[in-house]
Amino acid sequence: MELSERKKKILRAVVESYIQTAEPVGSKALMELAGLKVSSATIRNELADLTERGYLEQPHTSAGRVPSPKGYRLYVNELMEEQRLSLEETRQINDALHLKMQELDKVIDQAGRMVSQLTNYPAFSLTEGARRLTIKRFDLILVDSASFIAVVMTDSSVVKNKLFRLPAELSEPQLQLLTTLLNTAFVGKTLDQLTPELMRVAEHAAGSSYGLISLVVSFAMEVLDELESSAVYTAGASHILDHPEYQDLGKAQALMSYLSEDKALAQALALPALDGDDTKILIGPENVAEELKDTSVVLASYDIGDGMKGVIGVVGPTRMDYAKVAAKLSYVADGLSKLFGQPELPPGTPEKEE
Amino acid sequence: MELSERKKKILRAVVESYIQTAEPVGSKALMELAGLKVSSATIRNELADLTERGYLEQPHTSAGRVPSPKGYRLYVNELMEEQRLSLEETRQINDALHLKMQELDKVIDQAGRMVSQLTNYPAFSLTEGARRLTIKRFDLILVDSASFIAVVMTDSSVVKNKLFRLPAELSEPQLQLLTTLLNTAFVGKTLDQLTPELMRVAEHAAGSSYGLISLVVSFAMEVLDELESSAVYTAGASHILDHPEYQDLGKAQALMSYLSEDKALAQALALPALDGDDTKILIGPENVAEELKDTSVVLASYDIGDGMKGVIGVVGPTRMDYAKVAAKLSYVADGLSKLFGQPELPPGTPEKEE
DNA sequence: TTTAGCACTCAGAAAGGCCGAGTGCTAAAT
DNA sequence: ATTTAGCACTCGGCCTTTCTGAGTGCTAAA
Repeated sequence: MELSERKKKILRAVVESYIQTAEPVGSKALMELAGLKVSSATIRNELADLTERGYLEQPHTSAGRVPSPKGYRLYVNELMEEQRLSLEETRQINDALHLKMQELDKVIDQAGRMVSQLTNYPAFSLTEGARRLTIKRFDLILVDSASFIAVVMTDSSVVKNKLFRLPAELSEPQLQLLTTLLNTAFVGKTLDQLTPELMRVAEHAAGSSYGLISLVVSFAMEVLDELESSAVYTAGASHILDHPEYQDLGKAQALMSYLSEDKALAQALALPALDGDDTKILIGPENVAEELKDTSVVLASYDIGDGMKGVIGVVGPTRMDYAKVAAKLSYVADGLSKLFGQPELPPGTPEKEE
Repeated sequence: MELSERKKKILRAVVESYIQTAEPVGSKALMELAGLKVSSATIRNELADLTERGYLEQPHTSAGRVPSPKGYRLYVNELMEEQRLSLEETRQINDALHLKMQELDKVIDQAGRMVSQLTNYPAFSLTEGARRLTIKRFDLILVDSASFIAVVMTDSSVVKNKLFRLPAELSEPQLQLLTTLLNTAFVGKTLDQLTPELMRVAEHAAGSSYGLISLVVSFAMEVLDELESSAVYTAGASHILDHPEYQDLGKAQALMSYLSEDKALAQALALPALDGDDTKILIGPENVAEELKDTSVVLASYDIGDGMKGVIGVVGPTRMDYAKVAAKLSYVADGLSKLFGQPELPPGTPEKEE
């Protein structure tokens, strides 16, 4: 059954007050906050009802009410007013985003830091879908007689490089040959197509005595690995301690070290981000990861082009200012999408018609 | 005046016990710990003396003794036994170090993480001296009509790349020209020499109407910036909370956010690392940075070659297991030096004579 | 110089008491 | 059928008090 208008008003007031103060909210205080002209007794009745239905919780009998995850969920879905960023804020974000254009990795990292600073919550950012990138070019540069640097370029401005050290010496001509080999074999392919390709090559090489081919393969393999392991950047972990829910050192610890486990984080967060288009809010127990069960996560995804996507988000207590955070996050994500999308549609390019 | 042998024994016992337990040490406990066959009263006399001379402190009248920074200093200088790593540990480090050879940045970052994990303290790693690197080659790769990627290689396996977006379109031949320009002008130069060079070029360009040159300059400038800003990597901040001295949330907070200020950290730590060759230990107030006054830092520096150096270190409470930390750190630093130094002296290369 | 002995100190834990915000319920008022 | 006023009750947090014991410094004898 739908909640009455008044109940919603009260629930909303509870959530918003609790978000601000982190203190349970009592009936008296709510008289003002909810903007209702009824007595505290009436509100108490309503509160009792909301509690019974699971939207609110009581830390203990003689305390005020606190929103439950279900309460937050309703708030986020129906009650929350969309927050508009101030001009000042948008300007700040734009500046930061456009200031330094550089390697993909760094932009992503920077964006994460910025979000953390903006929201006062720890933030993270990651990319995924690199497997569908097309290889554009290989470059091998001799460093000295026994090592070289390999640079791989793909679409979407992604460049990776890696230092290789060899057991044997390698001459410049040999390196040239290697480069040609790599380029003819793999350019234009996506990383997805690369793996089976590699397998075939590797089989042939098994018989061959010439070590170069197996070298090529092992190199390509490593590059693959490198590209595929979507890096996760986290920033602002210290913000955890800003919030009273993490006074408990144990909790803070746990969350913090969870955040520094890149792999777990990537797994836990890549999944939910896939379906929802815009921002996505995961409240407490809605999170799949056990470690995040009493933590909320706000996510926004951005597009890098060529099927490659990224996710940026923040982690915080369930008592989180969802409206503000979501607004900021989505603005940054949009910014990133534009940043990467731009090259395909330079400013001034006419649309299909007209 | 030198301390008597017995006083040293006692001081050492105090330090080592306190390092382990984080509890003030009393005279009774010391009878055993110091391995002396005297009564607690005697030890009390000695303790009183050590306290008077500033090697020990008393949290309050009726508590045991705690080492002062001066006490730690003496311990580190004279009393500490060098710790040898277990085979297991060295193996672990070696494996991790050699497993994945890749971009300089990543190795450094990884090393930092490893150290943090190894020691249970937050760790950081950074490099400096990039200005003296020699430029080896420029590569420009067209991404689409309005943007390209610039790759700069220097000695010492350092590769940087950066995405550039242009207001105007750029054709492949133009890019070729640009590449040639860059290479002829700057290859073989160190970054130090580059700046004045750039200035000259920029002046000439001012008159010229052809935008390409100013483009070159601005590019080179940005690369310089990029290379010069020695990246700082920090890892394992969550370990701060492991130690009882950071029960105090405020302190933990402060240290944590200090650690995430890359710039401050770089400044504070690059200086002391310069002179000392091997590991360097900075105890509490010996640190220049105000924020580290009641924190200790253990540093080890490594060589990347070509005058480029790096520093790796950990931060923790003054009650730190200096012996163990120093041993681990110096082993890792050596490992890094070897890793980077290797190419200049391939295994089997005969020394100057013989 | 060392030791035994003793009075003294003081942080921290444990126990008790108070306060007041907030509740639930009942009975009257609308 | 709601709403309201009133009242007894609950209970976490805070403050104070007490108690305990580890550890001290000092003195006087060995």
